[in-house]
Amino acid sequence: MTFEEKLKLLESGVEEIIPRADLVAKLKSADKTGKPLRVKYGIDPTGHEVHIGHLVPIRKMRQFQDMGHTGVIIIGDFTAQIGDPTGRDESRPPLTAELVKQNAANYMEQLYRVLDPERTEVHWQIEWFGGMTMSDVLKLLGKFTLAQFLAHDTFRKRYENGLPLGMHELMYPILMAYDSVAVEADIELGATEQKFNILCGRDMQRYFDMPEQVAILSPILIGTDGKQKMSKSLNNYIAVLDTPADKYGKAMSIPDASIVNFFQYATTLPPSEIDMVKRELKGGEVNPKHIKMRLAREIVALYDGAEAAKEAEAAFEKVFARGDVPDDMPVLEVEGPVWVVKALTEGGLCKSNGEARRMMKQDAVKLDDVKLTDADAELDITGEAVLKVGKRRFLRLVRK
RNA sequence: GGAGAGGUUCCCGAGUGGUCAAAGGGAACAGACUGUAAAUCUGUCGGCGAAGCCUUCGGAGGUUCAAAUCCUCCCCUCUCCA
Repeated sequence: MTFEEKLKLLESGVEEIIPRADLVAKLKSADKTGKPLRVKYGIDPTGHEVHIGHLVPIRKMRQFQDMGHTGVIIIGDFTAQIGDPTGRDESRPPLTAELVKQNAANYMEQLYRVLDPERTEVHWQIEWFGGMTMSDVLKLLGKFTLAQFLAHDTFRKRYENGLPLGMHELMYPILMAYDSVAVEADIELGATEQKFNILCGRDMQRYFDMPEQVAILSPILIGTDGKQKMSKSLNNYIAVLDTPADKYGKAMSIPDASIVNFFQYATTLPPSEIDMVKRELKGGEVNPKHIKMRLAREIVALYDGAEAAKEAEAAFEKVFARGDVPDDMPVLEVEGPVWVVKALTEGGLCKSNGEARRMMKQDAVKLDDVKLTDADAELDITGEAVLKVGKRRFLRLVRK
C-alpha cells in the first residue's frame, strides 16, 4: 500500500481530523523511523454490552494496527466512577470496583472481535492515577479554567437548565486528557461527541511538553430507530454479541432513510460502492428492501463471517417473507396439558401472566398458525407445536 | 447559613383527601396495511389462574373510615442571597 493509499483509507469514514497536517506528519515520520504510532481509545467499563456504534472508532484502530501501529486501549476505571457527562443530562451513579473489573473483561473480549491482540496494549487508569497525591491532582486541575468547560455544550446546557452537575464530572475530561500523557498517545480515536475531551488531551500534552495527539473523530452511528444515536439505553442498538439472526433482523428494521448512513459507518464498503448504493436508492428501481438486505448481510458478515450472514438471511426470509417458523427457537418441555398463559410466561415469550393475557386479547398469539384467544385454554400437545407471539417471538413446545 | 421551588409509574409531565394503578404526550409492544421501511388507523402499556386482592407517587413515621394529596422528621436537586 502506498502512503497515499494508507492515508486515504485512514481518512475514510471519518468526520474530522484535528489537525490533519499532524496526522500526515506523524505517519510519515513513523514510516521513516519504523516506530509505530500509539493510537489511543478509551473505554468506560460502565456497561458490558458493546454495540456496533462503539466499534466505528475501533475498526479505525484496526486499520492502524494493520499498518503496523499500536492500539492502546485505556480502561477508564476512574472515569467510570464519574460517568461520561458528554451528551447526558443527568449524573450517573458510580460503579463498584468489582463491577468495573468484570465489565472491562467482557468489553475487551468483544473488542478483540475487531482488534489485533498482537498489536493491542491495554492499560488501566489506576496505573497512573493510583499513585497520585492531592497536590498532583491540583496541578492537573490548574491547567484548565471553568470558562473552558462552560464553553462545552454539555456542561453549559446542564448548568443553564438548572440540572445537577457534579464537580467530579468536570474532572472527566481532565482525567481522560492525562491518560494521553500517560500513554504518550500520538493519536486518539473517538466519536465526534468526544471532541472536547480529546482536545483537552492535546492541551494536557502541551502542558507536559509532549507532542500533541491528533484527534480522529468518527461520526456517531445512528440507532436502528433511525432517529437517535445508537445506545443501549434507547434500545436501538445492534450488539456485537447479538446472534447473527438478531443482527440481521435489527438491520432490516432500520428506516430506509438511514440505509446510507449505516452503509457508510457500519460496514467496510469502499466509497465507490457506497456511491452505487446511493444511486440505486435514488433511482427507485430497486426495492430498498433488497438494498437493506445487503446491508444486513454486510453487518453480520463483519462480525460473524459471510457464512453466518448467508444463514441469517435464509432464516430471515423463511420467517418473515414466507411466514414460516425459524429452525432455532427456545424449547419448552411439557408433561401434559399446559395452561396457555403459563406456557407463554415459562417459555419466556411474555414477561407476566398479564402480558400473556393481553397478547392473546390482541390476537398476537398463535399455536401452529391457529390464533389463540381463550386465555383460560389448556394446551394439549401431542408431539410438538410452535407457539408464536407477534412476529418474532417463537417457542417450541415439546411433549415429554 | 437564610429565603423560595421541586422529587409522581421506562422518560417528560398532570394530579392538592375518596370517583387514582394515577390525565396527556413520548418510547415500547400488539393488530390492520407493508418490505420486521416510512406514514396512517386501532388497541395495550404494575403484579396475581382475573375474583377481588396486593404493591407503587424520594425515605421513615403520623392524622383519617380513606393519603400521591394533610402533619412531623429525614434524604436529594435547583434558584436567589451570603
